[in-house]
Amino acid sequence: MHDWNKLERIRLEKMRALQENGADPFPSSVTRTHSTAQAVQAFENAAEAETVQAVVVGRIRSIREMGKVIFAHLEDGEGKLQLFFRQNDLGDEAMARFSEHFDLGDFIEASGHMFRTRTGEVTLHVEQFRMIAKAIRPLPAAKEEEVDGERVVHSAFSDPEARYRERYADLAVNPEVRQIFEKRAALLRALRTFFDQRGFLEVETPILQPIYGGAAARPFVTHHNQLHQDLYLRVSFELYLKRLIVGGVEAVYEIGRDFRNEGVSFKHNPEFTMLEYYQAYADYTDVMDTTEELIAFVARELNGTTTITYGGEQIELAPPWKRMSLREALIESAGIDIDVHRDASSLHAAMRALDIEANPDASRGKLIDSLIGGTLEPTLIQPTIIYDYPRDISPLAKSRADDPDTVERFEAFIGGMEICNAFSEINSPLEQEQRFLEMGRAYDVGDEERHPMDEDYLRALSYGMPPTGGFGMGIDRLTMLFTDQTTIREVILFPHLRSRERDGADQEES
RNA sequence: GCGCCGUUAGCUCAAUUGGCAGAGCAGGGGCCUUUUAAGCCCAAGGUUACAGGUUCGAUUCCUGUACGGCGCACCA
Repeated sequence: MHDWNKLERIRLEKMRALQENGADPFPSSVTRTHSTAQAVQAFENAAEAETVQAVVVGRIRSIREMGKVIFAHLEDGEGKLQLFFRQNDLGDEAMARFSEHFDLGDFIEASGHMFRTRTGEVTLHVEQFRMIAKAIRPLPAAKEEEVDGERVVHSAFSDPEARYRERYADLAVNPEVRQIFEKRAALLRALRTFFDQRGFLEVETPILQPIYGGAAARPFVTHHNQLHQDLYLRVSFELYLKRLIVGGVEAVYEIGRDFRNEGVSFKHNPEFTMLEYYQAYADYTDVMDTTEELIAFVARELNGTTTITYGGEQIELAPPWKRMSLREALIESAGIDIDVHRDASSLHAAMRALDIEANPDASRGKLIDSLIGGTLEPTLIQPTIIYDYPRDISPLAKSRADDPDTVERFEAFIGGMEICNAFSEINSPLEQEQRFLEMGRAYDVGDEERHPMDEDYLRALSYGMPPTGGFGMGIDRLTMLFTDQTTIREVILFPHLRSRERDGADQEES
């Protein structure tokens, strides 16, 4: 494995000493009559004279040796329980066995009876105990105390890199980390409940795709050996879900992983979880309504209220949300009327005149996009729907009948973050082919970010697709919102980090 | 990809203008029969991320590499 350090060698010695005494430090079967919480509950419920016996299992999180008695805390998935060892009751041999061979972090099985200490803590008076899993490596040291009912942690395991690389240790010593992922699970459950109750069909579509599409993003490429075929990890599910709409599935959703071969940041991970839904006979205004209901529903399921706090700001998620056209919003936030600037050079000049950074090579749509990100997005703390986007950055969204350069698309923002992207879907195969061609021209040949022409998708549309509204939402960012986290790494169990280079050839696997 | 900052004991952190690298916790040896960040005494613990350079002398100054954090760019 690796060279054990001094602390680990001492623990290995303790493990061997147990083995020499005939004990298995890693038995496969254990007894458990009560969780920690159940043991406390059973004692509280019992009559005064009644003895409550319990066998509990868990990890030793603290040890206080006081000569002929020892206090320790055992932690399981539900909480902590204090253990009390008394030499008079256990005998010299058992007492020595504990103090000499058991360390912080070890898993222990302890049986005894419940009682209340002088200071009032419900405690297990240990009669028998044994090792059920020895921890060779010490957990990151952290101590905690209660001050006015608040948990105060000292010397917490807090280095972000170490926490993400060793999430197991992070979870073992930082209980609030597990709460984030419990909330994430509850959020996913709430999303499914919402759509299931409305008759949506949950589906799974291919992750390995022969042609990627549905988003302007660089894909990961892989290869199928037997078929001699390059495949792409999906950047979106969009085109597959709309094929299902063609097939008569009128309401459909998928929750799954997307992969984008792009930068890593506090709000970007190369693989991230996405929710997309499509609904026949809905347009983007219907999707706006559903979006408001969805987020409010999730908030109530998670917290019992539609008010949340994010980054110190109180946010009210109950409908109706503020709705503004993108044009109005940019006039307000940037002081630029995009209708006045109908081409890239005019818009670029307007931005420069206001001292807003602008890439001279960018298209009009990309400039508008950067205006959104730079001037608008950070101001949208309360939920806001921004609608009617420029056509050239929306290759799958249907144009407005009254303005072909503007599409029926909206994005919702909460807490200064883009939460979702939605539109009335293009359902004319001719229009869609035209858009693919426009996108193809906008990028150099071979540019992986361009939308490749998906002939099979056009074939599907040519069978006829009803008017359809579609919606995509990043689940990681939604989790950030509901757990008040400012980095995506805190809501992904194993966020992507660069691999540690192993220095020196002597470390090679043997 | 670019910029700024960081990396010191198992964990959390110190170290004055360059002068023997320290503390708390954890760990080891003692004392202590109701403690809870238990307490008290003793001893130990380090290739200061890595590789070079400047210097009598480098944790400290310089260069490079690795990894991370933050910001920018890209994007969801």
